Amino acid sequence: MNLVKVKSIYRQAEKFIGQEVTVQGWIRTLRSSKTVGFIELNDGTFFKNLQIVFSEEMENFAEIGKLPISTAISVTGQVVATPQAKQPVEIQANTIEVEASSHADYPLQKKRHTLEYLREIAHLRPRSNLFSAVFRVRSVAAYALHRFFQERGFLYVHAPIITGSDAEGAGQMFRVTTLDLMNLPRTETNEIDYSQDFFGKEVNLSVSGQLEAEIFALAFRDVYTFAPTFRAENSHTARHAAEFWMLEPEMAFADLNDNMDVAEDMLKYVLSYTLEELPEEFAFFNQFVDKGLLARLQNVIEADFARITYTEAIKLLEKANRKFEFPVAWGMDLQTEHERYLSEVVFQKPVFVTDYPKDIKAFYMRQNDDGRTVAAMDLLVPGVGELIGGSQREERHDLLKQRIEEMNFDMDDYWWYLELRKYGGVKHSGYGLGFERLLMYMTGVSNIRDVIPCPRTPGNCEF
RNA sequence: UCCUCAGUAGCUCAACGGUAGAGCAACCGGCUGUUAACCGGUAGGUUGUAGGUUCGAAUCCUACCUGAGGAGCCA
Repeated sequence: MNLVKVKSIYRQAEKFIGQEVTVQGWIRTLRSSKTVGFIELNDGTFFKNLQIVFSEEMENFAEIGKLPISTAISVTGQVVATPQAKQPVEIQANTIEVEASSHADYPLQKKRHTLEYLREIAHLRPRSNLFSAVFRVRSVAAYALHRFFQERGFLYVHAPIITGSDAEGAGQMFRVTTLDLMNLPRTETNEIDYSQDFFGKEVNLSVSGQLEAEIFALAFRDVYTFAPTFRAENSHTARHAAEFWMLEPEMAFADLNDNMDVAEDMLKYVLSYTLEELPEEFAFFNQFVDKGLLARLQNVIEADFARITYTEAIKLLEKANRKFEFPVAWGMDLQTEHERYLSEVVFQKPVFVTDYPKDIKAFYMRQNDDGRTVAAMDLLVPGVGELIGGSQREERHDLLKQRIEEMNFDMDDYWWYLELRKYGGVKHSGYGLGFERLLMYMTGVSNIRDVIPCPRTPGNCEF
């Protein structure tokens, strides 16, 4: 038996023409008439289906013609070139065997479904064209990110998922506990007694691996994390999920410009690599999801990203010929409408905005000499908004300590973070990339729930 | 958490105060090369839930549930 994957047949068609092969897969659709029938078979290895032709000469012809969608079959037959047809090759079946039956009420019909409906059948949606393409991109893009950093000598760090510090201050966290919620131990002042909890203290799921990545950057120079991240925000938007993946590079001896250079190179690398690996998938996105996708991605690969300071951005917004719902003033945080205007109208390509007012940014960002801004950078992209957020970190012990005090954080939580500054704490920088937001940007899919296999959002943890 | 919109057949939708319909899917039959195949037929409903207004409610009102879009928070 010459068992072959559908991807091989498409990629090396000439080699297989005339050969007898066996393929195994699931029926995506089936059309049958009195004497001849057609099956589009998908074996999971490739975005496209392989057409199987079966004729009345086959003893189980009638039975095969009635098989419901998603029946698993094994087909043996000749590979034949079909220059006049849509597809380059097809298989003239000699035998077709049923490997696993399906049923007529299979919920994925051979027609267009809404994304909302497909979310309700997340266990079956990977079998649809769109999700087949999305999750292949997800896999290849993740590999491309690893490749980019590994080729440049970055160390892959596994930062902890359970964390004892609320250090990042990046929103609501998920509590992790083994305490009996029906019978919580109390202290004398009637507070919950976390000393009796598993770790002897309050712990949560991590909202960022950054602080731990800094530990490793100051030992290995260039490092990155790539791991799940958890936010318990009650967000109902197309861009937020409770569980998502974040990639966080951290580089010693690097300033904010080095940081942006890496971010820009990284994005261009991921796009080029993934486009090259998955041309069929991107052709599909370009045709059915977003007609301008390929042109836009190509533009990102070729163009230099814009770089402006926050102060310049405010000036651009102030003289913009349009009314914003939120009035523009120096010191405010940029609203979604402002970010969109900058990336979609002014630059029409990714733009780094740098040097934000320190009061609207995190405590660990390095203070600039002007005393009122920090060396932060956000990368804004059309359609998605903030794709990357990063900064040069405050490496000066006294300034960092002062900032922690100003924010009224508990100094005890930061003893090791401060100590990193004491022993050779050189300048260093890093950023966080929301992996799903990258996928949205790459595929044109506009809802984060549709680029995650089993999305977790408020009130939703099925599958 | 706030604002807006939507829940009608398995799916996508129509009916907008007066007898709930269509396309697709399913089922039965036909068709010698199809490409979301095509042609004919059959079956399929407590209109999201609970109240209310009305002679009469899918349609109007109230509450709740679910989903979507936008905002905030952020990646």
